[in-house]
Amino acid sequence: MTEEQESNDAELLGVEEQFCFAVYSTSHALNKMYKPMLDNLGLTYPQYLAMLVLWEHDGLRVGELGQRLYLESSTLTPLLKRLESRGLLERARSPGDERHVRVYLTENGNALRERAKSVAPAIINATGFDPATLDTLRRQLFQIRSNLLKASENRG
Amino acid sequence: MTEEQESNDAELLGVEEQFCFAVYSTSHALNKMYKPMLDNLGLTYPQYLAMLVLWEHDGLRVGELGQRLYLESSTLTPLLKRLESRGLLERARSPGDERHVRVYLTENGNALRERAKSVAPAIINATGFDPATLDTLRRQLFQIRSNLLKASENRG
DNA sequence: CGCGATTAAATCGTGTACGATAAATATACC
DNA sequence: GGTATATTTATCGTACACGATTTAATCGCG
Repeated sequence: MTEEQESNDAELLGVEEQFCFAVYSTSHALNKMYKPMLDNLGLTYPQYLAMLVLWEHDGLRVGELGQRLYLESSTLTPLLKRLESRGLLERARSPGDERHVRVYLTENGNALRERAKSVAPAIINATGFDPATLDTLRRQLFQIRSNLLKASENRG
Repeated sequence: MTEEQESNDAELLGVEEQFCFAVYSTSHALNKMYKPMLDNLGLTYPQYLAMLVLWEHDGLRVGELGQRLYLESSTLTPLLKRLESRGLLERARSPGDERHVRVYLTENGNALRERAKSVAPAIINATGFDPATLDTLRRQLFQIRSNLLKASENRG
């Protein structure tokens, strides 16, 4: 019954019965929870993620940022331009290799870090789950993500 | 302890340490896995979700579909128009109450159901997790989603 | 019966996301 | 040293996704 799901009781499951929809709809619910808090910082959630990475690793290249966030340059370039226009960062071609564009936080960009500290804990609290359980979930999701990306590559 | 974690309890966590990013990036990885399969059906993932619901509950109103998918009419209206232009469904105002728009599958729309049956099992397989574990994860995510939406309402 | 309140869907503006492609630069190999 | 190739980012087209607003229809209540 492993291979072919055993004959044709292979009915389609409803959305609520599907793991994938759980991830999809929870992601939206998380974003909805984040939004009012991030609005105060003038950031969207993907922008907040980019800032999180840059606060730890300033001067990263666009591609390196993309590797950490699993996002393409076609997503990051306009996102970073918006952050640049807000004065949170600057983009500059590497002197050594002009193909690279490095992203440097400005003073305002670094200053925002303090105000962002309260965001994540508030979200965690709103999930109603304890940190240990969330951490287990996080590790399982990352394992799934890893397996999926590996499978995508093999079929890509 | 690579950087300066564990020092102050109010430090910002890196993206990979955050549960929310796990959901966010896993959602993208799932979509990447779905895409080639859904391309064969001429559907995007949100379109596939809408079809999943309609295959079970034909004739739903736009709002009812949105309740089940946790999506707004501003998202669904253009999505449904695209499915309509592909000849998979038709939209018609309710005779009883012309504010409602009901969505009816066409013959082609219903026929697509057979071809869609193989999609979900392939994704499940690619996660590398057994169905029972995924089911546990699914329930936990739904509980989190429920708690988040409740918290959003109270603050909204 | 009439008109304000409510409801449902559509519209509008902003911001992701991705794949495909292009453009610019750097490397490699002859 | 010059051309083929590879790498990195940017651009383009399509499709979500949401909040705010608008439009249209119905309801409620005097």
